[in-house]
Amino acid sequence: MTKLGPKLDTRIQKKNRAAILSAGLMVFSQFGFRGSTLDLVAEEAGLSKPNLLYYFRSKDAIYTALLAKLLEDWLEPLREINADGDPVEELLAYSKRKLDMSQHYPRESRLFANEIIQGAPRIGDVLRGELRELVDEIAVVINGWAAAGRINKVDPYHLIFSIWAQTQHYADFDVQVRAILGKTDPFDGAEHHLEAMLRGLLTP
Amino acid sequence: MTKLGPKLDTRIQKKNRAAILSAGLMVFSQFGFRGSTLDLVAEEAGLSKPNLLYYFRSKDAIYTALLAKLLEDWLEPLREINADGDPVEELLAYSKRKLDMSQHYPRESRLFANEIIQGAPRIGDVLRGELRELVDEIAVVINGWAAAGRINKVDPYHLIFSIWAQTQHYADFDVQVRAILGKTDPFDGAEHHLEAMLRGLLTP
DNA sequence: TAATAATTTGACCAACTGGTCAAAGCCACG
DNA sequence: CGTGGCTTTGACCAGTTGGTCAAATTATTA
Repeated sequence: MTKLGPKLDTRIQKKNRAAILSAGLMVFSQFGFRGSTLDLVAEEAGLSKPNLLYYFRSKDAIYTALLAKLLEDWLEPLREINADGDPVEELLAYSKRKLDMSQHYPRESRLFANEIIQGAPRIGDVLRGELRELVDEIAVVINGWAAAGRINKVDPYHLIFSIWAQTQHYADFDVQVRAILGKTDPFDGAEHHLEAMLRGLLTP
Repeated sequence: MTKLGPKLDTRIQKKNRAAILSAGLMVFSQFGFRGSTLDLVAEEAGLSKPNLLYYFRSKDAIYTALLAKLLEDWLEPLREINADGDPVEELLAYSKRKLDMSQHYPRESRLFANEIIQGAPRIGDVLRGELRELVDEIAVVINGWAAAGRINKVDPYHLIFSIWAQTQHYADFDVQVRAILGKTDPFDGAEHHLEAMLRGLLTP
């Protein structure tokens, strides 16, 4: 039998692991991996630094755990697009899902943005593999819709990019958006605008 | 007479200051302020660290100099929108300018993105001041166009956000875009897609 | 070319970095 | 309640960080 280390499912383990991941999300999403320090994460989590490292092997392990969890949530909405549904409604629903994620999980969005801006050193493979395959599949679906005359002809890749860009903008550039809008809630108008834009582009 | 320090306009000064700013742009745009080190900047610039600090007081001074220069270039395209021009063409031309900046100055775009994502600690005032005023002015112009029936009714703020989001996406998320497109040049299709989207939204 | 000013550097510093470790504290269960 | 394992911590470490400084080197110019 190999040494398994401490039990992994105790009450305290669960609580502290969750606290560390939450704190890590806060810190890493603001400063990126290199700009973050274990001391910051520890303080945010309310634990001592050695105690952090009792639950996670290293700074890298915390970051990697966060990224792994994030990538699942990130790819899922794409998979929910239904080739047999109404094209415009499917794409609108997808945009809505992404916009909701920006509204309710802005730190996750910024964590992802930081990782990409810095060259995606840890998730480049996923981007070039799983993500690319998924997008290729959706592109086929969208092209099919266009060929059937159900939506206008559009470049499916740039269509997807534009949805990503517009929805994530509200999370990643939150500070700028709020600086300009003042007290107005960004998400009030965002959904309506995005819908108008997509309908204008797609409706034959 | 106050001591003025060394002459500021010599050949060597010009060359080395330019090299430092160029290196700083490279490093800061990839890692953000906190994630960057003077050693990295120095190596990139081909100078020793103490020599860097002969030309700039501090790490902060390099970063601030870059941001100041950037903000000018950033606000200028907005000012070029002509209220007396053709509405759709003016907005398309603005989008084109922004897209060109993403194509030719991606590091500037990422430097800006990093600063915003991290909460805009140094340019928050500019965002809430100069930028907001500028956008407010453009919003009046766009509302005027809509009231005159020359374009569809749109929320001018979200329209501007969507242009920013889509154009900057190609610089900030460059790695992801290229991961998905493979060898295809992103900017080939981007302009056409953006134009189609804006025409669909704006054309009455 | 001599001397004055501009530039560059090696040695150094205190604070901070990610990470280790043995010892102490705490908790659940017999 | 006590004991064995889970949890926490203070002290510590080597490498890195932004930054300083006097001395050495190189350019400029009288």
